[in-house]
Amino acid sequence: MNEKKADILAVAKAARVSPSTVSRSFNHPDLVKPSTRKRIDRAVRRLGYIRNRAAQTIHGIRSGTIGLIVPTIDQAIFAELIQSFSDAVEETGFTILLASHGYSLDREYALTRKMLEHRVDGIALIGLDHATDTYELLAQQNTPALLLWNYAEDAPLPCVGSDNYRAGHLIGTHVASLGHRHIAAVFPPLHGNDRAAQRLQGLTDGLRAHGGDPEILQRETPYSVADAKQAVAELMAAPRRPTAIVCGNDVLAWGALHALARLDISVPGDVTVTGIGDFHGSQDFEPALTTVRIPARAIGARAAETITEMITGDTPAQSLALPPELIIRATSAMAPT
Amino acid sequence: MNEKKADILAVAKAARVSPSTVSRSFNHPDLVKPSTRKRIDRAVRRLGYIRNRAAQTIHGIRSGTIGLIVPTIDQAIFAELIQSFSDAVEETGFTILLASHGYSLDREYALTRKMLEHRVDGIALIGLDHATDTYELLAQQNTPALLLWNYAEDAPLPCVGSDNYRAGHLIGTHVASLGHRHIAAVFPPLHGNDRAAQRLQGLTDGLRAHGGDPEILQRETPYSVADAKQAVAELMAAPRRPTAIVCGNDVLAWGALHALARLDISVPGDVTVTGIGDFHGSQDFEPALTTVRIPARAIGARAAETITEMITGDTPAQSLALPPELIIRATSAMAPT
DNA sequence: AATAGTAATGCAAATGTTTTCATAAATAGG
DNA sequence: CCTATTTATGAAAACATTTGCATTACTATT
Repeated sequence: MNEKKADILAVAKAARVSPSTVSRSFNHPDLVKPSTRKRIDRAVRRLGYIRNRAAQTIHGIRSGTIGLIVPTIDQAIFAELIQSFSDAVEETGFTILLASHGYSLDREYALTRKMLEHRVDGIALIGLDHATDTYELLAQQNTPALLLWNYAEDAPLPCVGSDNYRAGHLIGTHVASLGHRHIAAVFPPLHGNDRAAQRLQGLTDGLRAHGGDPEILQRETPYSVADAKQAVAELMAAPRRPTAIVCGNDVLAWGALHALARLDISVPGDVTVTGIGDFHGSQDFEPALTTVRIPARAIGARAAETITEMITGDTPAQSLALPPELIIRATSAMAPT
Repeated sequence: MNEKKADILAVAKAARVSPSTVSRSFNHPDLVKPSTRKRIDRAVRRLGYIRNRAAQTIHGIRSGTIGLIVPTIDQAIFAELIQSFSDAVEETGFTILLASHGYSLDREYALTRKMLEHRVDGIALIGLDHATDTYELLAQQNTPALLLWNYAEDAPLPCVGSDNYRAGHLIGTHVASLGHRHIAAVFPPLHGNDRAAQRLQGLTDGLRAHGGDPEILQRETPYSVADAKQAVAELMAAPRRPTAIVCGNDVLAWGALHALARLDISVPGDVTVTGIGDFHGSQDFEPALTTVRIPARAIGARAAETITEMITGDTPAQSLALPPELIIRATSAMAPT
């Protein structure tokens, strides 16, 4: 155990060639004679040699890592996104350097710096809303950077994602078209979360577009089934109940549905419930959730493609909008008259 | 943009000091005069210099990364675990290199190699069941390695986690003690998943310990609400229905509950349902799920502590068992007579 | 058998840091 | 003011690779 880790020199010695040849045998195998290559391979195996990427990286060779910075990991939304991003990225041989900032833009900046210190070949952030410091940093270092999850034409960096305003709008018009005029909007905290803010804006615009001056009660609640359940329980205890509960994401909608189940309020008979996201499980909820699908897997996969292309320089960076889609299932119905 | 990235030499020149001093100003600030330090800082800022960890790493300095290899990311269980692990790890300044192998032990081996190429300072794997190649690799390179999630006394590497056998056993005795004798075990595929296998073993032992020779019907189903829902629907369509459905994890239990809701079968009146894991949301499900809590957050946090200690060499590696805990809620009741 | 051409290898410089050792500058003690 | 410390800085070697260039070893052609 105290015999130091084998380096390329040790391998060279063991294989009776020069270090250059060993290096070449890894990086340009066709340049070295099969027989010596074999000798080298044997030495490598015998010594348990493992290449040192750090040493390669300082030659301007790519580090083979891509930084991914997310608000949180353990939310269904991001977990799916990270998974698909990671799968696609791994396919091209890169590895992900992951960090989460808990919705703090300052921490995000610090993490970005840290990733750059690690000389990631590319970096992906969630959403369009970031500290100006972060944007400046990214602009100055010229590390390929990509914004994930959201899409906007005028984004300051290339982005791959859905238009959250549109997602909210989709739900808004759907709910309004069902005749609902007294609506509760149950949303996660808007601060530092441009996605939620845009969804809410889209929602209210969508609701209003239908005319009839709907009454919109806004309720902020942390991202969790428990909190949403609690919030909706309170909501329904109020004297004038809304006829529709529009949730900022599916998790909150699950909470709402559980609250209503507990109160024995029929969905969608008495009240309509909607989510946004279409996470795993929403389709199979009982009753199945009406929601807007944000194609997380597609976003992750396409984003991975995009950023690897940006890194290898094949293509100029190109934003990509993956449209949200209204999925009408069993939790929405005409407003009771 | 084509002015190459600033290196420590550029900073040195700009600050009119030697590279050594710049380096020191970063690593041992107390050794350099405040005034020159200030000059250096200004130069750093002006040039947008970012330290190159790769260059540090080849000096035997730690890379500041910890490899985390998981089966999948987008399952509630692991998402929670990754989150807490990541949080705790970041607190000590390390960054996570994340990869998932989709339950393939071969891919896990390849990923482990890749992590070692990146010269991670430590590496964490999920579960106790790994390719012998992987174990050998880890033993040979002497990178601190830790097994996460499971606990066993005789594990080949230090581990931090829960005893899954015990988790299954806990549920088994609970269900048996409620008088259930006709039980369906709905579990994820056991192949390459030692956790599930152990839980099942614990379950059957627990059920049998109560005597009365219970009838156990085993059903394998992929990890998803949809699949579990489907499986349970089929199960209940059979001539002889089980009186208890014991699920290998909470997600499957959610599927079971939705299936039963759809079929209008009362829980726990007609049938008892249990999970394992106690994920976010299980507590607030309606009805609230009886399950065994595997303390994912605690495991992640303690594991992070353990591995950082292994890296800094403060302490000899030490396994840690975080016991599972039976959480009786609203989905389990006496078997109908 | 000599030459030309190609394939295979080695040498040495380069990469961006850190660190040891040496030197220069500043401070304190007389 | 001179010496003895202490403090601050610099020079150069080291780290594990890769790569351009030079050299050597083949192979084929005449």
